[in-house]
Amino acid sequence: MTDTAPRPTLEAVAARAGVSRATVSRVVNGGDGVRDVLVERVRKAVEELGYVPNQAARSLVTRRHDAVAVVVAEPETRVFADPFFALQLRGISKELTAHDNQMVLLLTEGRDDHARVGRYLAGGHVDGALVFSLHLDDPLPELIQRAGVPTVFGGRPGWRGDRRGVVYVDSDNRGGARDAVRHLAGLGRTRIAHITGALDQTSAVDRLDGYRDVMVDADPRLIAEADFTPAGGERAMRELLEHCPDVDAVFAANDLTASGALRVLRESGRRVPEDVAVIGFDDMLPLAEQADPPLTTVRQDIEEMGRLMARLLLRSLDRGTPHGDGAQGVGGTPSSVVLPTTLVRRASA
Amino acid sequence: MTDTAPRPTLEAVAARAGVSRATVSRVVNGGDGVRDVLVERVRKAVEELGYVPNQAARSLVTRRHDAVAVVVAEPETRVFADPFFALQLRGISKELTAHDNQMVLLLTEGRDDHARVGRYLAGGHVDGALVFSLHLDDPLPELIQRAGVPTVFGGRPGWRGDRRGVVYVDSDNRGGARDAVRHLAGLGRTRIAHITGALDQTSAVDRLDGYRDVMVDADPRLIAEADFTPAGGERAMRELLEHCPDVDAVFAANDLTASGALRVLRESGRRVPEDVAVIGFDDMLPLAEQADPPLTTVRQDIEEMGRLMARLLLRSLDRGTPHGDGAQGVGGTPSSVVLPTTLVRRASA
DNA sequence: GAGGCGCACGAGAGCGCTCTCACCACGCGG
DNA sequence: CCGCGTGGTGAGAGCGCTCTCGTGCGCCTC
Repeated sequence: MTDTAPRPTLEAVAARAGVSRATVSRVVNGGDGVRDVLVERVRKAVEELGYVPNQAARSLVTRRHDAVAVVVAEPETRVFADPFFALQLRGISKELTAHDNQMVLLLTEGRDDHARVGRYLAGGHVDGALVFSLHLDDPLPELIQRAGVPTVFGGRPGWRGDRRGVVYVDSDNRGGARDAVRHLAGLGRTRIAHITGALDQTSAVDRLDGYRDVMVDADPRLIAEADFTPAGGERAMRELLEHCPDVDAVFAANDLTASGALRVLRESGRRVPEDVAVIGFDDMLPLAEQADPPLTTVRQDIEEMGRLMARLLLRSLDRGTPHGDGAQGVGGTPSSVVLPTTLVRRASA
Repeated sequence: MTDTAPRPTLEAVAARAGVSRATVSRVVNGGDGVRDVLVERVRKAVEELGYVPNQAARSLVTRRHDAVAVVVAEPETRVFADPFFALQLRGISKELTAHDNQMVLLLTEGRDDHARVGRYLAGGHVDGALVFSLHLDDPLPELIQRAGVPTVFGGRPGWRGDRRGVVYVDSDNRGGARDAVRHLAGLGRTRIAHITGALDQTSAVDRLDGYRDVMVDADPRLIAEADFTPAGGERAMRELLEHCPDVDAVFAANDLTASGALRVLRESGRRVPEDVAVIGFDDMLPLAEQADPPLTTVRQDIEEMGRLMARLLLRSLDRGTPHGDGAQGVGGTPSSVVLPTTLVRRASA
């Protein structure tokens, strides 16, 4: 099993095909400007020798790696327990694969890891980085900026540093939240509560802001803080029921939280949606669909966000399009994108 | 933001420190056999110039990358929806990080992807590979073997090829299943059903075998095939209720499946565990704990499996231990490991 | 038929690093 | 006093690839 078989080099292929290294290189990289006869001969030699180019050598001269880092800055177990990341990763993976780029996953937990990530990015192993789930006090963006690696963020980074050139992909969290709350109001609900997400993330803050946009003079007791988890949702819901037993609607910061809230409402003997209408956020399947009752929620296309992040990054690396040097992009920094959300009506509101 | 700043090279550092490239290299790689004065001078120069070694150049000569590929051969959405992978990945990530190795994630969906993965591994981008979730007909192991990359599999590969040198980490699926079924029998249950996992994976087959070990002459109608998903569990449970309304216990191939079964049992008006006892597999938290009723299940330490996979791989690359050339390993191929399982009693059985 | 042009290919110079080996200056024993 | 080891350093040869240039040849043009 252990290799030992010394990989054939370009040189070897050249010798076998009776051409120069340069020609083999040309063939391997597309074969433009080489006569068909030679192309064929080289191909054959490559085949016979089982030649595979040595990436390290190639990168050394091209200064490209065809790899991007995906940095997930989630300190908790949540990282994957939350399907959110999974979906984004899938989107990213698909897009990168389609452009023959590899994905280097960097999971960080804790401060030392940040330094490690910074070093890695600065080390020039990858052509760019996709960064997720930033928290307000996160030192990562600065490290990355210093590393000088083209980067696209997932979610608007809530970060006070130099914003120039910062590119991100986000959902219209605030607009989606407004839609949700308006929908609840449209149902005639008046005591509309909000269970927030982790407020050190901009998505949670934005959704809260959207709630406030509609509920201008909301009873502050109608806002309960949670953290995007089912357990947090339960806790917050209990709190709400205690302080405001007359609550008749809940807009939860995400579906996970909503599912926790549903459980508590059920326990308390309240009917959903008759007594309390509930709306989530994400439209996380199958969670939302199979909730009891099925959850009305604000959908965001998470996989598409991932795909878009990758696409923006690749474009800024000048490889998004077959040959992106035509007119528009010219490898210029693309700008951030905010994706729309849609309200999905099910039984819970 | 866009780089442009040409990275300083070893040469530059050497010039600034007034030493040779070789000396700088020595310092950068540990600094053995260099006088402290020079070490200090070089360190200073590195600092001032912000020098970071070029990995491509280094790999070119050392033939090491300090990176391993993690191949997830799951064609379906399950890849991450199932916390199983998430946990393994965490374990892997931790272990790799601890040894300064990077993780290159390769998600495959479909046949073409296999070729891609094969090419990638053969390309010598990584020092080794960790491969998951193989299905019986999967061409991947063979491709990998041919690529000559040291590999550790997650779960026993069910594969008819050359088994020599195949290293894997697995749980004692069969033993765990036996424990579960024996437990049910110990409760006095006699009509014990089994809902299988996806039978193209060895873990599902092994659990079925464990079930059969105990239920030697089981009514074949007590075995319903599913696929490790909640939806599959529901389907299988409905089937079981139809064919064997007298079923009084169910051993499901994993917790996800069990949760589906629980739902159907509840719908059918049966009480768990009074009418039907249920046992799952995995002890996936919080799913198992928060199920209604909390799920009795067979625990396997998934994160540890991941960690172990990484450790075995690193050891076979001769970097597991500070200097693994002591007595035992000597970089020799380590052997496979099968981890024990434990039955966790909760309310459902 | 001579000159020019362009196309296909080869020669060779690096990319930034590691590593072997030769070298030099000591200090020591014979 | 000479030779020999020894530990610290530098010179230089690659690692396997890409890419620029230069060269030779066929073809077109006049």
